[in-house]
Amino acid sequence: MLILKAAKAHIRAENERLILEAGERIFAQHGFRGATMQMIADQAGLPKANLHYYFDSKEKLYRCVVEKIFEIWLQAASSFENSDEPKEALKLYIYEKMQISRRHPYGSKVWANEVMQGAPIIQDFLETQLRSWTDGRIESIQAWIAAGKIRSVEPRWVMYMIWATTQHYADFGHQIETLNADAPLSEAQWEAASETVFEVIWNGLASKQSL
Amino acid sequence: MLILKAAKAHIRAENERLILEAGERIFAQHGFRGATMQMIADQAGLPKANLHYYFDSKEKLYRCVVEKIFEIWLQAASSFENSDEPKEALKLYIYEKMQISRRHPYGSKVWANEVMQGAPIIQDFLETQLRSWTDGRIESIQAWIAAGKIRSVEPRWVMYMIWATTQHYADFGHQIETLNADAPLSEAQWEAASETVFEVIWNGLASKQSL
DNA sequence: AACACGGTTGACCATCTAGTCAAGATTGTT
DNA sequence: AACAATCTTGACTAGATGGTCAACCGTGTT
Repeated sequence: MLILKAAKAHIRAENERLILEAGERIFAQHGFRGATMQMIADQAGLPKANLHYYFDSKEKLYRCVVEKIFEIWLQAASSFENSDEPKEALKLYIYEKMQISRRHPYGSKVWANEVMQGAPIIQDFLETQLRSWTDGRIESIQAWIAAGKIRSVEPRWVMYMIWATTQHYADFGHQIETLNADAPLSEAQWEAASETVFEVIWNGLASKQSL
Repeated sequence: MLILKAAKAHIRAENERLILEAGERIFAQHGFRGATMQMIADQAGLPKANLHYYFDSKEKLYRCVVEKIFEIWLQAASSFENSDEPKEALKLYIYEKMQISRRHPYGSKVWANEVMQGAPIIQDFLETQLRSWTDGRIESIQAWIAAGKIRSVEPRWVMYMIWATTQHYADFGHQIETLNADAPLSEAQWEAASETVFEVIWNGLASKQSL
């Protein structure tokens, strides 16, 4: 007796993973209301009732998906801290965020969707974690300005430029593909796009003495 | 007899306007599936059955909303043509697009939503009008590069940067407000953000001789 | 005043969907 | 083998939603 919660944990882990992954995809493609539990079940290869066994409700599943995405988002943030030199820090951060757009396009879309709808589910995240993370990053940028390493700009608008340009490659990936003769971006194109985003922003920010 | 289609045309015009405006707002806030005809009706101050009198179906109404938005989008495009000097052309275009994000945040969100879902309704627009407009703009940028007016960059990635950075202020407006102590951006902040977006991109693109 | 036509609307219907449930199948332990 | 905890699943329900319809209203013309 008093057994199995641990013994069968791998089943639970595996099924939750399947469902979260399917949810990410379906919520991204259809939005919260547009997604149905049946679609997610089919995507995951499980019967619908099974989803409700692991996640009480559609909303709880959705919240889990969004939280998982926020983790990845914050994880990329660490790039920012790994260097005092703005050129290095920005390059790392931009490349990391482009990588996320490439590897997790569905996650990025779910996030965009959620925010566009006024963040009904994860408003608390925005007000706590995102706000404090952003404030920290703004201080870093201020320090670079004070040290004369980059031009004097409002750090906030720069952060938004970085988020916007990098996430665009996930959120508007379909438009980008259409304008790329209906083909996904090649390895070389991803590299070139990342490079251009970084170069333009960096040159745009660099003070004359650092050129 | 054979009267009234003209006589009552203003009623039709006025109601269609009300419904389209309400639709833009509700589709932006909830996505296509998330929006209900009842919500749109309430927003427009009309009974639901009336919506179906003017627009056969939810999908047709949605298509009209999206088409109207695409018009505005293309309209901003003209800024691009109004100058041969890249600095002027880019400044006009970026300011115009920031203005659109400010004045038509709902429209921008509907567009973003539609594209994120794979453009199920307006794929033909992407493949015809958007593609040809983009190709034209890319040629302009190529010409600037050939003339040594800006650095050598892939024009495509630059277009995407401009779209991304400016539309971000509409699509992620809620996030931006949250990070702005829950206040909408002030007049001065909009001006500063537009200026920064332009300055960073322009400095990022300018060749050394034009600095 | 009578008419004709467009506009308005409440009631209704078929369908879809989140969530429930109870019976049965699995699995790890003893 | 016997067991208990966990997992699986088809069938079901209550409520929401897009769309229909037939009766009614308002307005401009004769």
